[in-house]
Amino acid sequence: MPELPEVETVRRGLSPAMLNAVISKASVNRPDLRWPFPDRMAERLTGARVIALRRRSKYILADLDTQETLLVHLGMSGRMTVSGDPLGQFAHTHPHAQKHDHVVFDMDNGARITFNDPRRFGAMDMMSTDAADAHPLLTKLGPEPLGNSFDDAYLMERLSKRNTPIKSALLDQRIVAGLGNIYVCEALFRARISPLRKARDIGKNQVKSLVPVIRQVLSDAIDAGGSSLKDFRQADGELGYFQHSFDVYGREGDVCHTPDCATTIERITQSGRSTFFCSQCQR
DNA sequence: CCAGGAACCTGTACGC
DNA sequence: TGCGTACAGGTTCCTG
Repeated sequence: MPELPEVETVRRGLSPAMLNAVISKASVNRPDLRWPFPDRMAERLTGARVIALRRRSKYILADLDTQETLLVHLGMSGRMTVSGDPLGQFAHTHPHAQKHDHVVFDMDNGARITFNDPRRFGAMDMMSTDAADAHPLLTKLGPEPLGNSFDDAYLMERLSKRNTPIKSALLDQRIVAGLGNIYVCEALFRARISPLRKARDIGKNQVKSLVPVIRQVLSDAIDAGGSSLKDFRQADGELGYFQHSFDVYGREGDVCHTPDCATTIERITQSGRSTFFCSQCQR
């Protein structure tokens, strides 16, 4: 479920419950997700105060006052939900434990954060905060698509060397970090670029339009997620209301959203993943 | 190094 | 109701 906008939504939802609070108890209910949890993870988390909650690409990073950082990836099916009462105004109540609740944090403010991940493609790790940027999962990531270093000169340079479809190139986290299958499809539709085009064949002007389109589609989705974050309890990274405004993703056979375009959205498979597009509008 | 496919794992939707 | 199949928002690993 989570691409950059959903992870950012989760991060924002966790903040009121976790930031500046102490993990009074960490429950680790199995030895691993995609990989084994780090050695003594529960002990290293228990008693630690969260002093910053950051995001890099699709990773959430919680800096602790123990000089360590907790890294979390939600994989395909990971969720982090907040329950309880951080403000201490009401009785603390939590939902019953669910299947696949693999890690649970009880905070000293009464909040409970539950990490649930049926498919277990998610991951958690811990490392020294000083060396967080050097974590193997982070070092090869490309620039943040909403950051300053992601611009058309950079993207042109990276795409010009790739003999793969633009769809695959934009999914490559080494080129730009945070896009996933949904938002690549949506961005290519907005930029009117066919997902089948070779990355190296995308013209300079189209690359120039692609950069702001990528930024906009992600910003729109973050805004939609934010609007669905009614209160601190809804930190589950659902696609929020943005899923109701997809132009192409999941719309196979439906009519294109471009005014006066009667073409129906196609679904094809590219490197094992579904691509949705309008063959009339996207060239 | 590049490109493409399999693998990881569980749940759900759908056709028969 | 049950069974088999396809598919799912991600990423690494292996092969050529």
